[in-house]
Amino acid sequence: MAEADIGIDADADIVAGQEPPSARTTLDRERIVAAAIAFIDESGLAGLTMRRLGGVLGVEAMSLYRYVPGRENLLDAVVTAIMDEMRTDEEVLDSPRDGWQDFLQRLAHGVRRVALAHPKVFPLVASRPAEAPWLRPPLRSLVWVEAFLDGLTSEGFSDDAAVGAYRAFTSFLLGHLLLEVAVHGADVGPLDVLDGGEDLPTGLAPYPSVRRLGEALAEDHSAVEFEESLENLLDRIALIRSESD
Amino acid sequence: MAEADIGIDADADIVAGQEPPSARTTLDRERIVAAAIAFIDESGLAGLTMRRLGGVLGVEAMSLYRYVPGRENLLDAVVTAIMDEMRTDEEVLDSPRDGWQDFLQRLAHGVRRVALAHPKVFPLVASRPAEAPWLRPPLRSLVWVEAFLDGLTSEGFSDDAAVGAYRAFTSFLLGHLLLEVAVHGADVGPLDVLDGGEDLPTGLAPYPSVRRLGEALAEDHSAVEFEESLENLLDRIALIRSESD
DNA sequence: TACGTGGGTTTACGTTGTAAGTCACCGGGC
DNA sequence: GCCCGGTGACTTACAACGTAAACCCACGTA
Repeated sequence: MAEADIGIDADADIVAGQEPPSARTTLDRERIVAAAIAFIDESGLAGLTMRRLGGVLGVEAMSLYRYVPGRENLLDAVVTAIMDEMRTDEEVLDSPRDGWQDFLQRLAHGVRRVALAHPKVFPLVASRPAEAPWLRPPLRSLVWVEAFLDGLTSEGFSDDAAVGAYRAFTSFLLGHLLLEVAVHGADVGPLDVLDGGEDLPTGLAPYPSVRRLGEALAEDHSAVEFEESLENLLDRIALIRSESD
Repeated sequence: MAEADIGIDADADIVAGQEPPSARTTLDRERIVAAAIAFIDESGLAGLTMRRLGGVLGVEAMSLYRYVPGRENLLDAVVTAIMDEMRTDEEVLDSPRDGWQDFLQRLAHGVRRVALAHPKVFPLVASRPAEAPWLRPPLRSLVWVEAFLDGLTSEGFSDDAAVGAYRAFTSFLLGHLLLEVAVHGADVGPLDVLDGGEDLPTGLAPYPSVRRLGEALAEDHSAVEFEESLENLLDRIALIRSESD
Protein backbone atom coordinates (compact mmCIF):
# COMPACT_ATOMS: atom_id res chain seq x y z
CA MET A 1 0.00 0.00 0.00
CA ALA A 2 1.66 3.19 1.18
CA GLU A 3 1.86 5.53 -1.76
CA ALA A 4 -1.31 7.20 -0.69
CA ASP A 5 -0.98 10.59 -2.22
CA ILE A 6 0.30 10.83 -5.69
CA GLY A 7 1.55 14.21 -6.61
CA ILE A 8 2.27 14.91 -10.16
CA ASP A 9 2.19 11.60 -11.82
CA ALA A 10 -0.13 10.00 -14.24
CA ASP A 11 -2.54 8.45 -11.80
CA ALA A 12 -4.75 11.47 -11.78
CA ASP A 13 -7.85 9.43 -12.42
CA ILE A 14 -7.04 7.39 -9.40
CA VAL A 15 -6.95 10.54 -7.34
CA ALA A 16 -10.37 11.32 -8.66
CA GLY A 17 -12.58 8.74 -7.09
CA GLN A 18 -11.09 5.64 -5.60
CA GLU A 19 -10.94 3.79 -2.33
CA PRO A 20 -9.50 6.48 -0.12
CA PRO A 21 -6.59 5.12 1.84
CA SER A 22 -5.32 1.71 0.84
CA ALA A 23 -5.52 1.77 -2.87
CA ARG A 24 -3.97 0.72 -6.03
CA THR A 25 -0.85 -1.22 -5.51
CA THR A 26 -0.34 -4.03 -7.95
CA LEU A 27 -2.47 -7.08 -8.13
CA ASP A 28 -1.39 -10.35 -6.67
CA ARG A 29 -2.76 -13.83 -6.31
CA GLU A 30 -3.66 -13.44 -2.68
CA ARG A 31 -5.64 -10.30 -3.23
CA ILE A 32 -7.50 -11.91 -6.10
CA VAL A 33 -8.43 -14.97 -4.11
CA ALA A 34 -9.53 -12.85 -1.18
CA ALA A 35 -11.69 -10.74 -3.46
CA ALA A 36 -13.21 -13.88 -4.93
CA ILE A 37 -14.13 -15.13 -1.47
CA ALA A 38 -15.66 -11.81 -0.54
CA PHE A 39 -17.57 -11.76 -3.78
CA ILE A 40 -19.00 -15.24 -3.35
CA ASP A 41 -19.82 -14.47 0.24
CA GLU A 42 -22.12 -11.71 -0.77
CA SER A 43 -23.24 -12.55 -4.27
CA GLY A 44 -23.01 -16.30 -4.50
CA LEU A 45 -20.87 -18.50 -6.64
CA ALA A 46 -23.06 -18.15 -9.70
CA GLY A 47 -22.51 -14.41 -9.76
CA LEU A 48 -18.76 -14.68 -9.85
CA THR A 49 -17.33 -14.04 -13.29
CA MET A 50 -13.85 -13.09 -14.24
CA ARG A 51 -14.99 -9.75 -15.56
CA ARG A 52 -16.95 -8.86 -12.46
CA LEU A 53 -14.15 -9.98 -10.23
CA GLY A 54 -11.82 -7.80 -12.22
CA GLY A 55 -14.36 -5.06 -11.73
CA VAL A 56 -14.29 -5.10 -7.96
CA LEU A 57 -10.51 -5.07 -8.12
CA GLY A 58 -10.56 -2.09 -10.42
CA VAL A 59 -9.00 -4.01 -13.21
CA GLU A 60 -9.80 -5.64 -16.51
CA ALA A 61 -10.72 -9.34 -16.49
CA MET A 62 -7.69 -10.42 -18.43
CA SER A 63 -5.34 -8.95 -15.91
CA LEU A 64 -6.32 -11.67 -13.50
CA TYR A 65 -4.86 -14.27 -15.79
CA ARG A 66 -1.37 -13.10 -15.01
CA TYR A 67 -1.81 -14.48 -11.51
CA VAL A 68 -4.41 -17.17 -11.93
CA PRO A 69 -4.45 -19.78 -14.68
CA GLY A 70 -8.20 -19.70 -15.01
CA ARG A 71 -11.48 -19.75 -13.24
CA GLU A 72 -11.40 -23.37 -12.19
CA ASN A 73 -8.01 -22.97 -10.64
CA LEU A 74 -9.19 -19.83 -8.90
CA LEU A 75 -12.03 -21.75 -7.29
CA ASP A 76 -9.59 -24.36 -6.10
CA ALA A 77 -7.50 -21.62 -4.60
CA VAL A 78 -10.62 -20.29 -2.90
CA VAL A 79 -11.30 -23.55 -1.11
CA THR A 80 -7.75 -24.01 0.08
CA ALA A 81 -7.72 -20.39 1.17
CA ILE A 82 -10.76 -20.65 3.39
CA MET A 83 -9.48 -23.84 4.96
CA ASP A 84 -6.29 -21.96 5.64
CA GLU A 85 -8.23 -19.51 7.74
CA MET A 86 -8.23 -22.19 10.39
CA ARG A 87 -4.54 -21.71 10.88
CA THR A 88 -5.19 -18.34 12.45
CA ASP A 89 -7.93 -19.76 14.64
CA GLU A 90 -6.60 -19.69 18.16
CA GLU A 91 -8.96 -22.41 19.29
CA VAL A 92 -7.70 -24.91 16.80
CA LEU A 93 -4.53 -26.74 17.72
CA ASP A 94 -2.11 -28.24 15.29
CA SER A 95 -1.39 -31.13 17.56
CA PRO A 96 -3.09 -32.62 20.60
CA ARG A 97 -2.47 -30.98 23.94
CA ASP A 98 -5.24 -32.12 26.24
CA GLY A 99 -6.00 -35.44 24.66
CA TRP A 100 -7.24 -36.42 21.26
CA GLN A 101 -10.88 -35.75 22.10
CA ASP A 102 -10.12 -32.14 22.84
CA PHE A 103 -7.99 -31.99 19.72
CA LEU A 104 -10.77 -33.27 17.49
CA GLN A 105 -13.39 -31.14 19.21
CA ARG A 106 -11.38 -28.04 18.45
CA LEU A 107 -10.71 -29.09 14.90
CA ALA A 108 -14.36 -29.83 14.26
CA HIS A 109 -15.47 -26.53 15.67
CA GLY A 110 -12.84 -24.76 13.64
CA VAL A 111 -14.17 -26.24 10.44
CA ARG A 112 -17.67 -25.38 11.49
CA ARG A 113 -16.67 -21.79 12.10
CA VAL A 114 -15.20 -21.59 8.64
CA ALA A 115 -18.31 -23.07 7.12
CA LEU A 116 -20.59 -20.65 8.90
CA ALA A 117 -18.36 -17.73 8.07
CA HIS A 118 -18.65 -18.57 4.37
CA PRO A 119 -21.90 -20.39 3.85
CA LYS A 120 -21.96 -19.71 0.14
CA VAL A 121 -18.38 -20.82 -0.34
CA PHE A 122 -18.48 -23.96 1.73
CA PRO A 123 -20.36 -26.14 -0.76
CA LEU A 124 -17.42 -25.62 -3.08
CA VAL A 125 -15.31 -27.52 -0.62
CA ALA A 126 -17.46 -30.53 -1.21
CA SER A 127 -18.08 -30.27 -4.91
CA ARG A 128 -14.57 -29.58 -6.13
CA PRO A 129 -12.95 -32.83 -7.28
CA ALA A 130 -10.22 -33.94 -4.94
CA GLU A 131 -6.96 -34.60 -6.70
CA ALA A 132 -6.10 -37.37 -4.28
CA PRO A 133 -8.10 -39.84 -2.26
CA TRP A 134 -6.58 -38.74 1.01
CA LEU A 135 -7.74 -35.16 0.61
CA ARG A 136 -11.29 -35.79 1.62
CA PRO A 137 -13.59 -32.84 2.04
CA PRO A 138 -13.94 -30.84 4.07
CA LEU A 139 -10.35 -31.19 5.26
CA ARG A 140 -8.95 -30.34 1.88
CA SER A 141 -5.47 -29.42 2.85
CA LEU A 142 -2.50 -31.66 3.32
CA VAL A 143 -1.58 -29.63 6.36
CA TRP A 144 -4.73 -30.58 8.17
CA VAL A 145 -4.77 -34.15 7.05
CA GLU A 146 -1.26 -34.50 8.30
CA ALA A 147 -2.16 -32.79 11.55
CA PHE A 148 -5.07 -35.14 12.00
CA LEU A 149 -3.23 -38.35 11.32
CA ASP A 150 -0.09 -37.42 13.13
CA GLY A 151 -2.08 -36.08 16.03
CA LEU A 152 -4.02 -39.28 16.49
CA THR A 153 -1.12 -41.64 16.09
CA SER A 154 0.80 -39.61 18.63
CA GLU A 155 -2.11 -40.24 20.96
CA GLY A 156 -1.87 -43.95 20.70
CA PHE A 157 -3.96 -44.65 17.64
CA SER A 158 -2.76 -47.44 15.42
CA ASP A 159 -2.39 -46.57 11.77
CA ASP A 160 -5.60 -48.30 10.87
CA ALA A 161 -7.46 -46.66 13.68
CA ALA A 162 -6.25 -43.23 12.66
CA VAL A 163 -7.36 -43.78 9.10
CA GLY A 164 -10.72 -45.07 10.22
CA ALA A 165 -11.16 -42.11 12.48
CA TYR A 166 -10.23 -39.77 9.66
CA ARG A 167 -12.89 -41.27 7.44
CA ALA A 168 -15.58 -41.09 10.08
CA PHE A 169 -14.61 -37.58 11.06
CA THR A 170 -14.70 -36.12 7.56
CA SER A 171 -17.89 -37.87 6.66
CA PHE A 172 -19.62 -36.51 9.74
CA LEU A 173 -18.37 -32.97 9.28
CA LEU A 174 -19.24 -32.85 5.63
CA GLY A 175 -22.76 -34.09 6.07
CA HIS A 176 -23.63 -31.97 9.01
CA LEU A 177 -22.06 -28.73 7.84
CA LEU A 178 -23.33 -28.98 4.32
CA LEU A 179 -26.83 -29.28 5.62
CA GLU A 180 -26.42 -26.62 8.21
CA VAL A 181 -25.11 -24.22 5.66
CA ALA A 182 -27.77 -25.17 3.16
CA VAL A 183 -30.67 -24.44 5.47
CA HIS A 184 -28.87 -21.26 6.36
CA GLY A 185 -29.65 -20.19 2.83
CA ALA A 186 -26.53 -21.22 1.10
CA ASP A 187 -26.30 -21.64 -2.58
CA VAL A 188 -29.06 -19.30 -3.57
CA GLY A 189 -28.12 -17.53 -6.70
CA PRO A 190 -26.99 -13.97 -7.10
CA LEU A 191 -30.14 -12.03 -6.73
CA ASP A 192 -33.04 -14.21 -5.79
CA VAL A 193 -34.69 -13.09 -2.63
CA LEU A 194 -36.61 -15.58 -0.62
CA ASP A 195 -40.19 -14.44 -0.60
CA GLY A 196 -41.33 -13.25 2.73
CA GLY A 197 -43.81 -16.05 3.21
CA GLU A 198 -42.26 -18.65 5.46
CA ASP A 199 -45.49 -20.53 5.38
CA LEU A 200 -46.05 -23.92 3.92
CA PRO A 201 -49.70 -24.61 3.30
CA THR A 202 -49.39 -24.81 -0.46
CA GLY A 203 -50.46 -28.04 -1.98
CA LEU A 204 -49.02 -30.41 0.51
CA ALA A 205 -52.36 -31.80 1.41
CA PRO A 206 -51.23 -35.29 0.40
CA TYR A 207 -48.38 -35.08 2.89
CA PRO A 208 -50.01 -34.82 6.26
CA SER A 209 -46.98 -35.68 8.31
CA VAL A 210 -44.85 -33.11 6.59
CA ARG A 211 -47.64 -30.65 7.04
CA ARG A 212 -47.99 -31.38 10.70
CA LEU A 213 -44.26 -31.41 11.38
CA GLY A 214 -43.38 -28.65 9.00
CA GLU A 215 -42.90 -26.13 11.70
CA ALA A 216 -40.69 -28.41 13.74
CA LEU A 217 -38.72 -29.27 10.64
CA ALA A 218 -38.07 -25.65 9.91
CA GLU A 219 -36.56 -25.00 13.30
CA ASP A 220 -32.84 -24.74 13.39
CA HIS A 221 -31.18 -26.83 16.05
CA SER A 222 -27.95 -27.21 14.17
CA ALA A 223 -25.78 -26.16 17.05
CA VAL A 224 -26.94 -28.68 19.59
CA GLU A 225 -27.23 -31.39 16.98
CA PHE A 226 -23.67 -30.69 16.03
CA GLU A 227 -22.51 -31.08 19.59
CA GLU A 228 -24.44 -34.25 20.15
CA SER A 229 -23.43 -35.90 16.93
CA LEU A 230 -19.86 -34.90 17.49
CA GLU A 231 -19.96 -36.38 20.96
CA ASN A 232 -21.33 -39.56 19.53
CA LEU A 233 -18.68 -39.59 16.85
CA LEU A 234 -15.94 -39.26 19.40
CA ASP A 235 -17.35 -42.24 21.24
CA ARG A 236 -17.29 -44.23 18.06
CA ILE A 237 -13.74 -43.17 17.40
CA ALA A 238 -12.77 -44.21 20.90
CA LEU A 239 -14.15 -47.59 20.05
CA ILE A 240 -12.19 -47.74 16.83
CA ARG A 241 -9.11 -46.84 18.80
CA SER A 242 -9.51 -49.51 21.41
CA GLU A 243 -10.49 -52.20 18.96
CA SER A 244 -7.27 -52.14 17.03
CA ASP A 245 -4.97 -52.35 20.00
CA MET B 1 -28.82 -33.67 -40.28
CA ALA B 2 -29.41 -37.06 -38.80
CA GLU B 3 -32.42 -38.23 -40.74
CA ALA B 4 -30.26 -38.95 -43.74
CA ASP B 5 -32.63 -40.29 -46.31
CA ILE B 6 -36.20 -39.42 -46.05
CA GLY B 7 -38.40 -41.57 -48.07
CA ILE B 8 -41.78 -40.31 -48.84
CA ASP B 9 -43.40 -40.27 -45.50
CA ALA B 10 -41.45 -38.67 -42.75
CA ASP B 11 -41.62 -41.69 -40.50
CA ALA B 12 -39.43 -43.75 -42.72
CA ASP B 13 -36.40 -43.13 -40.59
CA ILE B 14 -38.32 -44.21 -37.61
CA VAL B 15 -38.97 -47.53 -39.23
CA ALA B 16 -35.33 -47.71 -40.08
CA GLY B 17 -33.46 -47.95 -36.82
CA GLN B 18 -35.03 -46.81 -33.61
CA GLU B 19 -36.06 -48.27 -30.32
CA PRO B 20 -38.31 -50.92 -31.78
CA PRO B 21 -41.78 -50.12 -30.64
CA SER B 22 -42.02 -46.72 -29.05
CA ALA B 23 -39.52 -44.59 -30.91
CA ARG B 24 -39.01 -41.11 -32.13
CA THR B 25 -42.37 -39.71 -31.58
CA THR B 26 -42.38 -36.23 -30.20
CA LEU B 27 -40.19 -34.93 -27.47
CA ASP B 28 -41.44 -34.80 -23.95
CA ARG B 29 -40.22 -33.71 -20.57
CA GLU B 30 -39.53 -37.19 -19.35
CA ARG B 31 -37.39 -38.10 -22.30
CA ILE B 32 -35.42 -34.91 -21.95
CA VAL B 33 -34.75 -35.45 -18.27
CA ALA B 34 -33.76 -39.04 -18.89
CA ALA B 35 -31.37 -37.96 -21.61
CA ALA B 36 -29.90 -35.36 -19.30
CA ILE B 37 -29.25 -37.97 -16.65
CA ALA B 38 -27.64 -40.29 -19.14
CA PHE B 39 -25.53 -37.46 -20.43
CA ILE B 40 -24.27 -36.43 -17.01
CA ASP B 41 -23.65 -40.04 -16.12
CA GLU B 42 -21.18 -40.39 -18.89
CA SER B 43 -19.87 -36.91 -19.53
CA GLY B 44 -20.24 -35.08 -16.29
CA LEU B 45 -22.33 -32.13 -15.34
CA ALA B 46 -19.93 -29.61 -16.80
CA GLY B 47 -20.33 -31.12 -20.23
CA LEU B 48 -24.09 -30.79 -20.28
CA THR B 49 -25.26 -27.90 -22.40
CA MET B 50 -28.63 -27.31 -23.90
CA ARG B 51 -27.23 -27.52 -27.40
CA ARG B 52 -25.45 -30.80 -26.78
CA LEU B 53 -28.44 -32.26 -25.02
CA GLY B 54 -30.56 -31.27 -27.98
CA GLY B 55 -27.95 -32.99 -30.09
CA VAL B 56 -28.28 -36.38 -28.46
CA LEU B 57 -32.02 -36.09 -28.80
CA GLY B 58 -31.69 -35.28 -32.46
CA VAL B 59 -33.16 -31.89 -32.04
CA GLU B 60 -32.22 -28.24 -31.89
CA ALA B 61 -31.46 -26.72 -28.49
CA MET B 62 -34.40 -24.39 -28.54
CA SER B 63 -36.83 -27.22 -28.92
CA LEU B 64 -36.14 -28.27 -25.38
CA TYR B 65 -37.55 -25.02 -24.11
CA ARG B 66 -41.03 -26.08 -25.05
CA TYR B 67 -40.87 -28.68 -22.28
CA VAL B 68 -38.36 -27.26 -19.88
CA PRO B 69 -38.26 -23.67 -18.69
CA GLY B 70 -34.50 -23.55 -18.65
CA ARG B 71 -31.34 -25.28 -17.65
CA GLU B 72 -31.64 -24.66 -13.93
CA ASN B 73 -35.10 -26.10 -13.86
CA LEU B 74 -33.90 -29.07 -15.86
CA LEU B 75 -31.25 -29.80 -13.27
CA ASP B 76 -33.87 -29.67 -10.56
CA ALA B 77 -35.93 -32.12 -12.55
CA VAL B 78 -32.89 -34.33 -12.81
CA VAL B 79 -32.45 -34.58 -9.08
CA THR B 80 -36.08 -35.34 -8.38
CA ALA B 81 -36.02 -37.88 -11.19
CA ILE B 82 -33.14 -39.87 -9.81
CA MET B 83 -34.66 -39.89 -6.36
CA ASP B 84 -37.80 -41.18 -7.97
CA GLU B 85 -35.90 -44.21 -9.16
CA MET B 86 -36.16 -45.44 -5.62
CA ARG B 87 -39.85 -45.97 -6.09
CA THR B 88 -39.16 -48.86 -8.41
CA ASP B 89 -36.63 -50.34 -6.02
CA GLU B 90 -38.18 -53.48 -4.67
CA GLU B 91 -36.04 -53.44 -1.57
CA VAL B 92 -37.24 -50.06 -0.46
CA LEU B 93 -40.53 -49.97 1.38
CA ASP B 94 -42.83 -47.03 1.52
CA SER B 95 -43.84 -47.83 5.07
CA PRO B 96 -42.39 -50.01 7.80
CA ARG B 97 -43.17 -53.70 7.70
CA ASP B 98 -40.59 -55.37 9.90
CA GLY B 99 -39.86 -52.57 12.27
CA TRP B 100 -38.45 -49.13 11.79
CA GLN B 101 -34.86 -50.30 11.79
CA ASP B 102 -35.51 -52.48 8.79
CA PHE B 103 -37.43 -49.65 7.20
CA LEU B 104 -34.57 -47.21 7.57
CA GLN B 105 -32.00 -49.77 6.56
CA ARG B 106 -33.80 -50.33 3.31
CA LEU B 107 -34.29 -46.66 2.70
CA ALA B 108 -30.64 -45.90 3.34
CA HIS B 109 -29.49 -48.65 1.04
CA GLY B 110 -31.90 -47.46 -1.58
CA VAL B 111 -30.42 -44.00 -1.53
CA ARG B 112 -26.95 -45.45 -1.64
CA ARG B 113 -27.86 -47.50 -4.68
CA VAL B 114 -29.09 -44.39 -6.43
CA ALA B 115 -25.96 -42.51 -5.54
CA LEU B 116 -23.70 -45.25 -6.82
CA ALA B 117 -25.75 -45.65 -9.95
CA HIS B 118 -25.26 -41.97 -10.76
CA PRO B 119 -22.06 -40.85 -9.12
CA LYS B 120 -21.74 -37.80 -11.29
CA VAL B 121 -25.31 -36.75 -10.74
CA PHE B 122 -25.47 -37.27 -7.02
CA PRO B 123 -23.54 -34.17 -6.00
CA LEU B 124 -26.30 -32.17 -7.64
CA VAL B 125 -28.65 -33.50 -5.02
CA ALA B 126 -26.58 -31.77 -2.41
CA SER B 127 -25.72 -28.56 -4.17
CA ARG B 128 -29.10 -27.60 -5.54
CA PRO B 129 -30.80 -25.14 -3.20
CA ALA B 130 -33.73 -26.66 -1.39
CA GLU B 131 -36.87 -24.64 -1.74
CA ALA B 132 -38.01 -25.62 1.72
CA PRO B 133 -36.23 -26.45 4.93
CA TRP B 134 -37.91 -29.82 5.24
CA LEU B 135 -36.59 -31.04 1.93
CA ARG B 136 -33.13 -31.83 3.16
CA PRO B 137 -30.75 -33.54 0.80
CA PRO B 138 -30.44 -36.26 -0.12
CA LEU B 139 -34.11 -37.06 0.47
CA ARG B 140 -35.25 -34.31 -1.84
CA SER B 141 -38.75 -35.45 -2.48
CA LEU B 142 -41.84 -34.80 -0.46
CA VAL B 143 -42.87 -38.36 -1.06
CA TRP B 144 -39.87 -39.71 0.77
CA VAL B 145 -39.91 -37.17 3.53
CA GLU B 146 -43.52 -38.01 4.15
CA ALA B 147 -42.76 -41.72 4.06
CA PHE B 148 -39.97 -41.22 6.54
CA LEU B 149 -41.91 -39.15 9.03
CA ASP B 150 -45.11 -41.06 8.77
CA GLY B 151 -43.27 -44.34 8.93
CA LEU B 152 -41.48 -43.45 12.12
CA THR B 153 -44.45 -41.97 13.90
CA SER B 154 -46.45 -45.04 13.02
CA GLU B 155 -43.72 -47.00 14.77
CA GLY B 156 -44.10 -45.16 17.99
CA PHE B 157 -41.85 -42.19 17.46
CA SER B 158 -43.00 -38.93 18.95
CA ASP B 159 -43.09 -35.99 16.58
CA ASP B 160 -39.91 -34.56 17.97
CA ALA B 161 -38.18 -37.89 17.82
CA ALA B 162 -39.19 -38.38 14.21
CA VAL B 163 -37.87 -34.98 13.28
CA GLY B 164 -34.65 -35.58 15.13
CA ALA B 165 -34.23 -38.91 13.43
CA TYR B 166 -34.87 -37.31 10.08
CA ARG B 167 -32.14 -34.79 10.65
CA ALA B 168 -29.63 -37.35 11.80
CA PHE B 169 -30.51 -39.70 8.98
CA THR B 170 -30.13 -37.16 6.19
CA SER B 171 -26.97 -35.73 7.59
CA PHE B 172 -25.38 -39.16 7.79
CA LEU B 173 -26.45 -40.21 4.33
CA LEU B 174 -25.34 -37.01 2.71
CA GLY B 175 -21.91 -37.01 4.26
CA HIS B 176 -21.16 -40.61 3.64
CA LEU B 177 -22.50 -40.89 0.12
CA LEU B 178 -21.01 -37.65 -1.07
CA LEU B 179 -17.62 -38.84 0.00
CA GLU B 180 -18.09 -42.31 -1.34
CA VAL B 181 -19.14 -40.97 -4.67
CA ALA B 182 -16.36 -38.42 -4.72
CA VAL B 183 -13.59 -40.93 -4.20
CA HIS B 184 -15.30 -43.03 -6.81
CA GLY B 185 -14.30 -40.30 -9.24
CA ALA B 186 -17.34 -38.17 -9.21
CA ASP B 187 -17.36 -34.68 -10.47
CA VAL B 188 -14.48 -34.95 -12.83
CA GLY B 189 -15.14 -32.84 -15.83
CA PRO B 190 -16.15 -33.98 -19.27
CA LEU B 191 -12.98 -35.37 -20.66
CA ASP B 192 -10.26 -35.42 -18.08
CA VAL B 193 -8.82 -38.84 -17.63
CA LEU B 194 -7.18 -39.67 -14.38
CA ASP B 195 -3.58 -40.35 -15.15
CA GLY B 196 -2.61 -43.94 -14.72
CA GLY B 197 -0.26 -43.28 -11.83
CA GLU B 198 -2.02 -44.06 -8.61
CA ASP B 199 1.18 -43.31 -6.78
CA LEU B 200 1.75 -40.53 -4.36
CA PRO B 201 5.41 -39.84 -3.82
CA THR B 202 5.37 -36.34 -5.22
CA GLY B 203 6.44 -33.62 -2.91
CA LEU B 204 4.75 -34.74 0.23
CA ALA B 205 7.96 -35.08 2.08
CA PRO B 206 6.78 -32.61 4.73
CA TYR B 207 3.78 -34.83 5.42
CA PRO B 208 5.21 -38.05 6.74
CA SER B 209 2.01 -39.39 8.20
CA VAL B 210 0.11 -38.85 5.01
CA ARG B 211 2.97 -40.45 3.16
CA ARG B 212 3.04 -43.45 5.43
CA LEU B 213 -0.70 -43.90 5.50
CA GLY B 214 -1.32 -42.89 1.92
CA GLU B 215 -1.89 -46.40 0.78
CA ALA B 216 -4.32 -47.15 3.56
CA LEU B 217 -6.11 -43.90 2.87
CA ALA B 218 -6.55 -44.76 -0.75
CA GLU B 219 -8.25 -48.04 0.02
CA ASP B 220 -11.95 -48.07 -0.39
CA HIS B 221 -13.87 -49.50 2.49
CA SER B 222 -16.99 -47.50 1.84
CA ALA B 223 -19.30 -50.45 1.96
CA VAL B 224 -18.40 -51.72 5.40
CA GLU B 225 -18.05 -48.23 6.74
CA PHE B 226 -21.50 -47.51 5.48
CA GLU B 227 -22.91 -50.52 7.27
CA GLU B 228 -21.15 -49.74 10.50
CA SER B 229 -22.02 -46.08 10.54
CA LEU B 230 -25.59 -46.88 9.65
CA GLU B 231 -25.77 -49.37 12.46
CA ASN B 232 -24.45 -46.76 14.82
CA LEU B 233 -26.90 -44.23 13.51
CA LEU B 234 -29.80 -46.57 14.14
CA ASP B 235 -28.63 -47.02 17.69
CA ARG B 236 -28.57 -43.29 18.13
CA ILE B 237 -32.02 -43.00 16.67
CA ALA B 238 -33.26 -45.67 19.02
CA LEU B 239 -31.97 -43.50 21.79
CA ILE B 240 -33.73 -40.45 20.44
CA ARG B 241 -36.88 -42.50 20.27
CA SER B 242 -36.76 -43.72 23.81
CA GLU B 243 -35.73 -40.39 25.25
CA SER B 244 -38.81 -38.52 24.17
CA ASP B 245 -41.29 -41.04 25.46
C1' DT C 1 -59.91 -25.50 -49.28
C1' DA C 2 -58.78 -22.62 -45.60
C1' DC C 3 -57.12 -22.40 -40.96
C1' DG C 4 -55.19 -22.52 -36.48
C1' DT C 5 -52.04 -24.70 -33.87
C1' DG C 6 -48.52 -27.78 -31.97
C1' DG C 7 -43.62 -28.94 -32.55
C1' DG C 8 -39.70 -27.84 -34.33
C1' DT C 9 -36.06 -24.43 -36.52
C1' DT C 10 -33.65 -19.98 -37.40
C1' DT C 11 -31.85 -16.02 -36.11
C1' DA C 12 -30.12 -12.94 -32.82
C1' DC C 13 -28.37 -10.93 -28.54
C1' DG C 14 -25.85 -10.49 -24.51
C1' DT C 15 -22.48 -12.82 -21.56
C1' DT C 16 -19.02 -15.93 -20.51
C1' DG C 17 -13.92 -17.86 -20.32
C1' DT C 18 -9.80 -17.09 -22.35
C1' DA C 19 -5.88 -16.84 -26.33
C1' DA C 20 -3.19 -13.32 -28.45
C1' DG C 21 -1.43 -8.97 -29.26
C1' DT C 22 -0.38 -4.27 -27.69
C1' DC C 23 0.85 -0.44 -25.15
C1' DA C 24 2.71 2.40 -21.01
C1' DC C 25 5.67 2.79 -17.75
C1' DC C 26 10.04 2.14 -14.97
C1' DG C 27 14.59 1.10 -13.36
C1' DG C 28 19.33 0.45 -14.86
C1' DG C 29 23.49 0.41 -18.15
C1' DC C 30 25.88 3.36 -21.47
C1' DG D 1 21.14 12.43 -21.32
C1' DC D 2 19.42 8.02 -23.98
C1' DC D 3 17.90 3.48 -24.78
C1' DC D 4 15.84 -0.93 -23.46
C1' DG D 5 14.12 -5.01 -21.67
C1' DG D 6 10.43 -6.42 -18.71
C1' DT D 7 6.52 -6.08 -16.09
C1' DG D 8 1.74 -5.23 -15.61
C1' DA D 9 -1.90 -3.67 -17.27
C1' DC D 10 -5.42 -3.00 -21.43
C1' DT D 11 -7.62 -4.22 -26.10
C1' DT D 12 -9.21 -7.09 -29.32
C1' DA D 13 -11.11 -11.35 -30.81
C1' DC D 14 -13.43 -15.80 -30.79
C1' DA D 15 -16.08 -19.73 -29.81
C1' DA D 16 -19.59 -21.38 -26.88
C1' DC D 17 -23.23 -20.66 -23.78
C1' DG D 18 -28.38 -19.72 -22.29
C1' DT D 19 -32.32 -18.08 -24.07
C1' DA D 20 -35.91 -14.47 -26.26
C1' DA D 21 -38.45 -13.90 -30.39
C1' DA D 22 -39.82 -14.76 -34.75
C1' DC D 23 -40.70 -18.04 -38.05
C1' DC D 24 -42.19 -22.21 -40.75
C1' DC D 25 -44.55 -26.05 -41.90
C1' DA D 26 -47.39 -30.15 -41.70
C1' DC D 27 -51.26 -31.72 -39.60
C1' DG D 28 -56.37 -32.34 -37.90
C1' DT D 29 -60.44 -30.28 -38.40
C1' DA D 30 -64.23 -27.58 -40.37
